Amino acid sequence: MLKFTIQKKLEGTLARAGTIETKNGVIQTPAFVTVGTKATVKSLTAEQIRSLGAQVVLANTYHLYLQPGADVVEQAGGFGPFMDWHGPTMTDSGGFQAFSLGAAFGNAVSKVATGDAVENISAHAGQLAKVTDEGVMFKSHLDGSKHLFTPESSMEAQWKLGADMIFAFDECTSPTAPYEYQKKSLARTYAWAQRCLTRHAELDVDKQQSLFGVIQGGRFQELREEAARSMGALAATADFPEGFDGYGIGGSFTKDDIGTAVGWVNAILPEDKPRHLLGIGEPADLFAAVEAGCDLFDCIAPTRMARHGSLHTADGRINLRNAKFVTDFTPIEVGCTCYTCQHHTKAYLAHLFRGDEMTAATLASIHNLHFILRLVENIRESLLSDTFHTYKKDFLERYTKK
RNA sequence: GCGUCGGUGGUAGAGUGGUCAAUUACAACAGACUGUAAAUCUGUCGCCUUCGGGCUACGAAGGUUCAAAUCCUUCCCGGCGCA
Repeated sequence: MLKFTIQKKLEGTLARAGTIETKNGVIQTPAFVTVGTKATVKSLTAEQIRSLGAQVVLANTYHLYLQPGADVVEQAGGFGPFMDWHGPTMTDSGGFQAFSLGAAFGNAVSKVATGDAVENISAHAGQLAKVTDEGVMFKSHLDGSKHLFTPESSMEAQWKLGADMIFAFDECTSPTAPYEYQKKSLARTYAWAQRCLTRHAELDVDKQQSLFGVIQGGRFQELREEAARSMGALAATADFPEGFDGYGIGGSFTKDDIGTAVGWVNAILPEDKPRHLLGIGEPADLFAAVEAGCDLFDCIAPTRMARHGSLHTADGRINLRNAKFVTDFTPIEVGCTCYTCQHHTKAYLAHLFRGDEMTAATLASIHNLHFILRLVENIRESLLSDTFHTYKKDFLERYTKK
């Protein structure tokens, strides 16, 4: 159901540019996948998402399962039609919530660890997700009710949500998890991957959806490579008539080694399947990940940061809530072609943020998404024209210099 | 004019003899955010500091006390009631 074509490879690296054909349209890769967790890109209408040139929207199984329920979304014809998005779609499996509502809940831990903030943080009573071999027991963050997610139930829910591309149910581990735990978890995620393949094959007899397996292994080379080998080997066989159509690379990283860790994996994964780096979306990380062979990225950062007033510019991020912007009547970025920069000044945005006006979130999200979508498009163009290295160098020099 | 209640840090508003440079909220000033628990969270928020502390502060001025934002006196200002 999914056709991946490589158009061009960048010599000496794992990078490639290509296309992914889905029944809802073609994706030019590398591509940034816009996150619409609850079948909405926060603060934006579907029309605005289209205007931004977004190619794919990714929704979340855990969130839509809880509200409004997978059955409701199925009745709507899938989450795409439900939200009036008619292009390619993806759903995440709920595996990330094993982390965000589990080990990370109430802790100052994110999936990308910075510096040496990788000390052990033990499980605590308040967390809302508990992982066992059977699946993940969630306590709803909405009403406290309990829900067991298993590889099978995730496949069933994702089937109802109806995305073109879906992910196997995995355990997203914490960067604070020690080797022993990562190893144990990896074995579990592998077993779950097999269960996902089996259940998905039963559900999707007409091959409507493409299933991506998820590579874990934390920050450990040995585990990452083992995961890539074992998951890569889960191709179409008698046991698994379909095999995986692509791969997600998930879990935790250290800020400095995203490219490295991703490279370990992509050097091993089958070259002819698309690779999606889950939850990564800051400029430097995108360059590193493309160079290390990734084709797709999704990230909440552009929209969340936008809502919090943090805006991308070619010269780095700025915080629109800062006093200096109150009377700055220039656009966020001179020359930016996004709607916001074409029509509004920093002073106006600063005013909207200070007044807690909803429009601040919308206008800021438009700018940040435009910025990241264009960035990944430009990266793709630079691959096709063999100018990746200079583009990367020029962009990052300017973006990171203060 | 008499009576009465009240005047606290940018604002609102706690505190009513020591543990008060003064709860809290908002505002302000910065920071964080990477498969969305997030229009969220964190820090700072009188002045100075060698971070031990020092100094000035709760309408003003006096006073009581070892000790006052807290008690007393007078004054100034505001609300309300009666004239």
